[in-house]
Amino acid sequence: MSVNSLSPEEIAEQMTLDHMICFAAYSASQAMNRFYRPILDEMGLTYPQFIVMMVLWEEGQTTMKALSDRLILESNTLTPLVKKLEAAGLVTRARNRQDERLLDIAATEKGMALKRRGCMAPVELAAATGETLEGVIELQQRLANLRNKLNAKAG
Amino acid sequence: MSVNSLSPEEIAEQMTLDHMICFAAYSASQAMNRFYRPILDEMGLTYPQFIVMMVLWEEGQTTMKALSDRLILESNTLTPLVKKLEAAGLVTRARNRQDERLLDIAATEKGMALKRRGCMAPVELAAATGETLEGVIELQQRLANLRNKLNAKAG
DNA sequence: GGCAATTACATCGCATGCGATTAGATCGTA
DNA sequence: TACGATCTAATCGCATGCGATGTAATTGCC
Repeated sequence: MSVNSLSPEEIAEQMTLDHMICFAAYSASQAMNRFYRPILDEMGLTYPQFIVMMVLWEEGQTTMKALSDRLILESNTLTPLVKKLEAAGLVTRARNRQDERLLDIAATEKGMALKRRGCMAPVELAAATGETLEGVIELQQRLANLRNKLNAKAG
Repeated sequence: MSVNSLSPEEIAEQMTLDHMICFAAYSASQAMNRFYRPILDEMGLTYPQFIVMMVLWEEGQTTMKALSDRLILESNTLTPLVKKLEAAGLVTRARNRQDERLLDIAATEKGMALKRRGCMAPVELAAATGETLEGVIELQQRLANLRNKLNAKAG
C-alpha cells in the first residue's frame, strides 16, 4: 500500500526510529564525524573547527557574521571555537575598521598550510562509502535542499 | 566534465563546504533538531532523549546495551541521559537479574503517554520539508545505507 | 542632532558526544 | 576450579550547540 493512502495519524502509528529521516541524518553525521576524527586529530582540529577552516581555505578571510551565516552556528558556539583556533595560531581575530561590531577572521600561513590535507578528507570519506561520487553529490544536494527548506520555515 | 575524469587531488582542489556531504548531513541534522525543539520542549525532552523514548515506545523495554547499539551512542553519553529520563519519571532503570552487567530500561506509564505526540513529530517534519513522503523515505534509506557502510569500516 | 531599535559579538548555563579510564560481572580455558 | 580476558556501565574531562542575557557599535526616524 502506498504511504499516500495513509493519514498522518496512521503514519505516526507505524513510525519507528529506523524510518526517521532525522535519525538517519543525526547518526550519519556522527558516523562521518567518527570517520574524520583520526584525520582531524593529526591536524589538531575538531570537526566544527575544521568547517571553520574550510571557509577560510576558500575565502582566505571572513567575519564572524559571515561565518555564522555560512555555518548556521551562533556566536555563542563560534566565539570560543574561533578563540581556540587563534590560540593554536591558525587564525587571527581583529575588529573591522569600517564597522567595529564586526570581527574579521583570517587564516594565518600556518592555518593555510593545513588546506591540502584537510581538503582530501571529504574525498576520502566519499571513497569509503563505496558510492559513486555522483551518488554522493546528489545525496549532498538533496540534504542541503531539505535543510534550506527547514531553515526557511524557521528563519 | 564528469567528476570521474578527475583525480582525487584535483577533486580536493575544488572542494568547498557546499560540496561536502558531511556538512550537508551535519547542518541538516541541526536544522531538524531546531524544527523539533518547540515540539520536544512541550514534552520536556531533548532530541537525544526523544530518540531513546522512540526505542522504548517501540520496544516497551530494553537494556542499555541494546540502546547503545541501536542509537550508536556510548554509555558515557547514555548513562547521564537515561538518568535524567528516570528523574523525570519517564523510565525505570534496574539491573538485569540474569546478567548483572546489563541495565534494564523500561518506559513508565508517564513515558508511554508521550508516544502519540512524539510519533507525530517526524510526520510534521516530513510535511514541513515540502517533499513527498516517498522522497523523504528514499533520502532516509540512502543516508542510513551510507552511515552503515561507514560504521562497518570503523567496526 | 538625539535616542530608541537593531546588529554583532561575547558570556553563562545546561545537555550532549566521546576519548580515556575504572569497577564489577561474566566468560573461557588450562 | 582458578584466573586472566572480555563485557557492560559508570565516571571524568573537554569541546561543542544553543537559549538567555549582556554590551558596545551602528542605524533609523523624528
